[in-house]
Amino acid sequence: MSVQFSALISPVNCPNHGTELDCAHCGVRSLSVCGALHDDELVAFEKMSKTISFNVRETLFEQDEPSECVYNITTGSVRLYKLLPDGRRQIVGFALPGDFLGLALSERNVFSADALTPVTACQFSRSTFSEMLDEKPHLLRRLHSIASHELTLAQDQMVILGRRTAEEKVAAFLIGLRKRWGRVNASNLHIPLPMTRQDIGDFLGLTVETVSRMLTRMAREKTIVIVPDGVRLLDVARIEALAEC
Amino acid sequence: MSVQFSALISPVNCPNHGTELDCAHCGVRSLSVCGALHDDELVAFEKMSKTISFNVRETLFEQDEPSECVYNITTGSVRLYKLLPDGRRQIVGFALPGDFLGLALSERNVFSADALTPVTACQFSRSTFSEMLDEKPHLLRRLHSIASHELTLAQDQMVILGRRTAEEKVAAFLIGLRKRWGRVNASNLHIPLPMTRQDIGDFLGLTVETVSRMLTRMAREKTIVIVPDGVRLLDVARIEALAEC
DNA sequence: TCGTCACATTGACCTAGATCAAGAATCTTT
DNA sequence: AAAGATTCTTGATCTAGGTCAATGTGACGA
Repeated sequence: MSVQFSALISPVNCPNHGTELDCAHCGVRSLSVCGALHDDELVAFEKMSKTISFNVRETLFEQDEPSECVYNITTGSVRLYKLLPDGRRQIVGFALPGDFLGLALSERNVFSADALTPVTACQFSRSTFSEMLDEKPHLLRRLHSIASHELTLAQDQMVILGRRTAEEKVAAFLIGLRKRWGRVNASNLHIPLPMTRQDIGDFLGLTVETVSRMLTRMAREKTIVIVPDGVRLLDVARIEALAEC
Repeated sequence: MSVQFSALISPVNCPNHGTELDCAHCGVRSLSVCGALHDDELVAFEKMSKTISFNVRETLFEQDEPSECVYNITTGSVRLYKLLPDGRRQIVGFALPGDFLGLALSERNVFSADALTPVTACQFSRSTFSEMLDEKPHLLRRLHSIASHELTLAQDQMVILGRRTAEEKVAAFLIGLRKRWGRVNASNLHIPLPMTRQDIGDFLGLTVETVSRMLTRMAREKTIVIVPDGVRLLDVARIEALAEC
């Protein structure tokens, strides 16, 4: 029963796990990292959750549907998006291991979520989770800190969408993704790209073609290296060159 | 001493104020609306806050500076923005009466804020406010609900920035602003536009010229009416025509 | 092993919105 | 009320990135 908590309790998720505050800062979103959960609470948590798996392209939940559950992703990656009636799509984020989904505890989902790779997650009933928060204020405090950090990330994304060029958008995306993978897996030589070029475009407000052209250009200029065993893995040798704010 | 709380406690801010949940949904951000604060807490709140005023263009706080205070806007409007080193600017939001600033309770400000009009606000020391949250979990609950709603709004803005045309952006902006003014002031015949065209452009990822052209076009097509006594007031007769999601 | 299919790349061309450049309108200061 | 400074509008032109079309490249099931 405790396997499902590997992502929740493993301090390897948080390189700066000295204090809870540091964790909030560096964006690690597992509730229990840095001592937010006590041992007895961990047991309670295990009792009210269950492990659930999703296949590639399977839907975790859909926009506007009543929100039944809260998820903590254990393995795999998830695409979070909003659709316009005419089919235009905006991806609002990608969830990686350790990330929380449904932290707003709202009545209905504000976006859809589906699996980019096989996914395992730790699933809680929203109402049970919500009740537990009432009893454990420090958990709520942690959740609020996570939500606030999410808000900051969303505002950063607004800058990228509104005021960055295509090349800057792709660079910022890669830099951000490398940073996040660094927390899941200390080796940051390669960045896995579980999403398609179309997904990247829909995240950055670009077309597939533009994303492809920018990646090709960066590879030609040796800023990145696309690893030979597939287009979904990048070597990030010199993307620091693009990292000035 | 209680005048400063007009925005905080007045239920007129919240047309759907039957329950706290409704308020979270409709976006009203005053902590005490819908019963989140008890009478004795209101008194405690008054003791730990003070009224503060800002002139037009005066700075409330700046990005990256240590965050000392939490604000609840009582009157006037505030511009929230991030600057890139080369001067490009992204406005991440406009705060209207009733809105909260600093709800993330983070160590440093993640954006700058300055007054578009004369502003009065209710100011709390961040540390005192934070301590009060530790003692009043239901207040924290409300704050989390407010932050979650902010996150939802930010994600909606991501759709607008990433996947909408210039005309749709301006229309969405006006519709959203009318909705928000409707809560502050029941009369929604006119929308005050305290911000410049440049500000609107920096919020929507457009240039001044494009914003101006779109407003002119909408006025020509009778979708909006720019009220004769100044360019900073709009009549919104038929903007519903643009409201399909 | 081949055929299929979804994904990715590349090139040619096009257009929404940016940029540049005057003016006109509106606020501010005295 | 006049002068000066912003802000706003409008037109002419340009370009970053979109669109369209063709080709390449794995991945996978029969």
